[in-house]
Amino acid sequence: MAGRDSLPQPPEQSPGDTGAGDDVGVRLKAVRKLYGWSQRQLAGRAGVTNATISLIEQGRVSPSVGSLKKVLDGIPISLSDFFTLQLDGNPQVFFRAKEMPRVGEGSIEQRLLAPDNEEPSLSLLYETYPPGSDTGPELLTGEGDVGGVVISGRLEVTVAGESAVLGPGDGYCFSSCRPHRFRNPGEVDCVLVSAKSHPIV
DNA sequence: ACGCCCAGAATAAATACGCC
DNA sequence: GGCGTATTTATTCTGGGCGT
Repeated sequence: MAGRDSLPQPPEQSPGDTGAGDDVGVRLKAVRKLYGWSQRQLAGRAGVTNATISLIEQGRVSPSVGSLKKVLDGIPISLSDFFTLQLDGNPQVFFRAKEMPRVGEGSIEQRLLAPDNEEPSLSLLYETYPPGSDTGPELLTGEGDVGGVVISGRLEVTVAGESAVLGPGDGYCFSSCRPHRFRNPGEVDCVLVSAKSHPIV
């Protein structure tokens, strides 16, 4: 007689060793490690046994929705967040100067933070404008918003016909679709940190 | 303390059966 | 045929124990 799980299983798979089960197990293990808990610690928080956690993580069982919810009750994470969580390992958090590649061309030095982030929601640049350098005679346009804060030196920013010379501590923020241009009118390098809400590369 | 394994209990779904 | 109940079966889950 058929049990409650009458779906045909590939011969090489053991009972309960479904792809979905693997995924849940891998996710559960990743989330548990994220919080630095042992199987017993998580089991204690969730009100289940450590064996249950072990079986789920190994993909030996495909937990019911009720059981999974019970386990996740022991973790500060919702069911939806659990299934949408990115498991690409621990993304790099800190970056040394030498790990920030130079992007763009010309005399202006622009170094991109988190270059390995394939789909960034935010691009951060460490920029150095030598004296007299600028982004060119043609006004720039793009997508998203841009913003920045001058660290040292002076920076002339022109946006849609309006210009201002910014010094240390000053900043700018505008929609990149507005024609704009940057120039260093000073005698020393201008260093700033800028951000763009659209990928640079 | 950790993760894993095992045997048994509990649970849920499919099926069989009897009654109307 | 439709409905309710009993039985069967597969799966999940627990408690205890093992090796590291």
